Amino acid sequence: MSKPTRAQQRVLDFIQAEVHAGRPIPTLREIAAQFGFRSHRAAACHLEALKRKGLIESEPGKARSLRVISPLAKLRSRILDIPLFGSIPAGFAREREPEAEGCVSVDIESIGFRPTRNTFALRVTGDSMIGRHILDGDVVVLEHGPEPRHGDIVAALIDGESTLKTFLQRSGKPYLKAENPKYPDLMPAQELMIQGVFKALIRRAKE
Amino acid sequence: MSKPTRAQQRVLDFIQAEVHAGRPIPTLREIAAQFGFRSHRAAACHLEALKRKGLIESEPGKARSLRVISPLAKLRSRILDIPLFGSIPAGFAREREPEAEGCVSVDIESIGFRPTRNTFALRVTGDSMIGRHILDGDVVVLEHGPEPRHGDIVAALIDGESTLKTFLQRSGKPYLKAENPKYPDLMPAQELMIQGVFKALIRRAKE
DNA sequence: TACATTACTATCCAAATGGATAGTCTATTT
DNA sequence: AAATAGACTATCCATTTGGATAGTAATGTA
Repeated sequence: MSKPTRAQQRVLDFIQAEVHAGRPIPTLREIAAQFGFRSHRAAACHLEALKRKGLIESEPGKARSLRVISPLAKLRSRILDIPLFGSIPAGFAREREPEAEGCVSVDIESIGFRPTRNTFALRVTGDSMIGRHILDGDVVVLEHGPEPRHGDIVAALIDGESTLKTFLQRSGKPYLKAENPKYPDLMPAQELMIQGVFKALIRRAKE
Repeated sequence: MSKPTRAQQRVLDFIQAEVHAGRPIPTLREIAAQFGFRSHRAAACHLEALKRKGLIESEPGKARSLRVISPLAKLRSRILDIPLFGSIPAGFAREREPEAEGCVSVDIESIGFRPTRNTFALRVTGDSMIGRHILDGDVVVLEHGPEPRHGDIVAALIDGESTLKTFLQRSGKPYLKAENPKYPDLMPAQELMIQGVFKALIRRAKE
């Protein structure tokens, strides 16, 4: 697996840029046009070289069947899009996608579980969970549905706002606890809407 | 944007499965073959319906130019593959990719910065940074190269192991500090190899 | 200098491909 | 009973596309 020449690298970069931009994989003629080649053969030569060097592969005869072989792509597991909400409405409707404010995309491996349709993300505001090492600005990934167990971190709807709390059971009764001495300690989880159980977290460094 | 019929949904699922499997987008005839249609027109009809319903789009006349429009895909920003190391060798060679143990894939938005070739990830072992809310098992994303500033979290190579420390400057001299009373407090950062500055973190819930 | 590699131009061809026309069959709705 | 929409067959055609052949020019490099 040797290195591509400069010209070959430019072709490779172009292909990757097109894929990243969501466009279909370029054809020989599209590549030729991009670089001003008057013959698509020139592009074909570069692709042949890239194939010899193990950087791309394609299925012979098939249109737009190029595939860029990145060393990391082999290791990469499936990527998932998780909707990110500012706060979740009470009903947690099935038709949640249109309301999403953003999107968190992570691979399964990093996030450690297989998201379902009931997986969503929230941006944490406030430091009520600092005792469990969740900070203001963190994005938490939650799963709606499963019954929380003692000690799980959950998102609950309190006064129309989603807030994170620790879910506890004391002699059979469920309670919610904030992990910060500044906040009221326990509150009954009876009428409260449990929206999801903590599954994963993404934090970015403060700039 | 109405809903697809059952047959249309099956076609849509097939297309997504193919893309997901890393294969090129299927052609009309490939779709027809998959479902046993004797005419590729049948597949074309389904695709037309899916287009009307706003679920896919394509560039007319172009081979394999289908694109599945997911509501979340619109919100999704560019995804990046960051190599994940167990521990980093001292030299931090340019040719780091073959040595990667895994791969963290996240979108730019979630991670909050634009990774470069010098971006990499490490799995944290130990609780030396618990005071900065970084736990055992967390994956940290770091950037190699930039001069750390006072208070930055950095990965440093100590005794052949990468460990996280807080970077401090006391009267001009750089020091490293563990954020856990169990660990020795300060050590001079003179001969130590600073491998990267903390940029982001991914944590998965303990099962 | 001779030779190999890279980087192209110019054409040609057959297969792959999207798209169009015309029609059948079958549920479901009106 | 009539109308409508979905699902499909059978063909035809113009482009698009990958691949092949043949050749030119520049740049190393042994």
